[in-house]
Amino acid sequence: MAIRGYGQYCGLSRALEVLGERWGLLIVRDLFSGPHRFGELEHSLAPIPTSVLATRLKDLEKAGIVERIPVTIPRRGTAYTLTEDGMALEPTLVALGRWGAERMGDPRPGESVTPESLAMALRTTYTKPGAMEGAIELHLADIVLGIRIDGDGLHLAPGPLTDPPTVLRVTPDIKRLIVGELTQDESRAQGIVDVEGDPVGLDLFAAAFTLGA
Amino acid sequence: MAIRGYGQYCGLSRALEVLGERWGLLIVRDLFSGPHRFGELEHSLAPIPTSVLATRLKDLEKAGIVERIPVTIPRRGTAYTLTEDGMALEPTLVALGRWGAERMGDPRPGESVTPESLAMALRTTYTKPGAMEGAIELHLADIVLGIRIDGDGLHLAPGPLTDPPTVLRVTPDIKRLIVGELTQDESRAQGIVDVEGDPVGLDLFAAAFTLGA
DNA sequence: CTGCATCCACTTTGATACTG
DNA sequence: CAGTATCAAAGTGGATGCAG
Repeated sequence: MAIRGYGQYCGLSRALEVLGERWGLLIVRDLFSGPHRFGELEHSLAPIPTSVLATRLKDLEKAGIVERIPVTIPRRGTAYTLTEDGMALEPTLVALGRWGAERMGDPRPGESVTPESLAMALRTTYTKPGAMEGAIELHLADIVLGIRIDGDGLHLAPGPLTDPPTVLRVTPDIKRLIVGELTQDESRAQGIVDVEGDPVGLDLFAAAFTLGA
Repeated sequence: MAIRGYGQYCGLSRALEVLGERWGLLIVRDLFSGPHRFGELEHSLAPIPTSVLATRLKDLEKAGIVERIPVTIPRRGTAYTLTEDGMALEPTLVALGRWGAERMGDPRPGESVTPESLAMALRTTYTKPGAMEGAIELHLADIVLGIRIDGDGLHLAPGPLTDPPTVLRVTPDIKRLIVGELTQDESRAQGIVDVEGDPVGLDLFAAAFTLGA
């Protein structure tokens, strides 16, 4: 199981040796939302074959990108988490994800949206919304994501917020608002976004997440 | 030859569908220095199998990243060049290359440095050197690269400059200067860099190209 | 049940040879 | 020069097995 290199002494080649294998960067993406167990990764990356997931995790661990840590809840076991080197991939993933998001068309049949892919979509489309700050709880189907925007930037966490000022319920077509294809009003009229609580939350959302404009 | 997707409606997944195959991003990297013919790519990406290069180029063309253009020098034929979508990958490649460069150790036996990988290394380590501006002709073995730094940023071109104020002749160990492991004087003493012409060129180089500091 | 390992059909890659 | 053809080796996808 030797490294399949590219024969060049080059940072990009070296990065691709460890990250260029299939599913590798998606595993890293999913671990950005915190430690995950094997089974959670298997679920959020479906349809990944378990054999590939197992070998990839071993490769990433050997490369110092992923670490195994013991966890006790909901029961004893191991989870996988990013090392500092793994965390350092964030700007790269955002750059690549943004490039892809600007060019992706509509969902293909059978494609799904996961909490992690939604979080990545928000990270890639985030641009500091002037002086606006606030919190939003975002619902997409059964996915719930807590969004907080403050002076430090964007903070994402899976799961609900405590006492959120605004709750947004959206469909995957929310992308049409983000890319500027629809206005806020049009999006609401078409049922793409439903606002509960303080309506300024939608203004914040629309200001913070934009693409290609 | 259908697309091997990841089953997720996600910008990162979509980007990886087209760019995640082996050699793909290295082809894009090489095309950043301008149009190249099949044979030039084969040479600069050695040891890439020609069959893989051919299919990759077709895939990248179908994905709208690469374009075939007719060329007449040195003889009639076809060359490959980046489309606007391909050019838009620069921040991504720089981010990934920088991550890799910060973590790559020493050259492995048999690894080479090509003009394109050297150019990528300079792009990934470039940081605006304050108000300094100037031009440098960089030699590494038989590679010659023209470097110009002005108010617009960094400009790289393969081949010599006309009347360069400074010529630097370096070895791959120049990386030790870039990462701050050696000072300018130590680098010169160890024969890692040889300065010809205005010595301020080395100051400019050391200020403009740094990593991990 | 979770966390993988094993097996097998299939696809991709690598190396070399070959053609217009 | 610019690829295609061929074939072995390695990687992937999908199903199943099995230990803790």
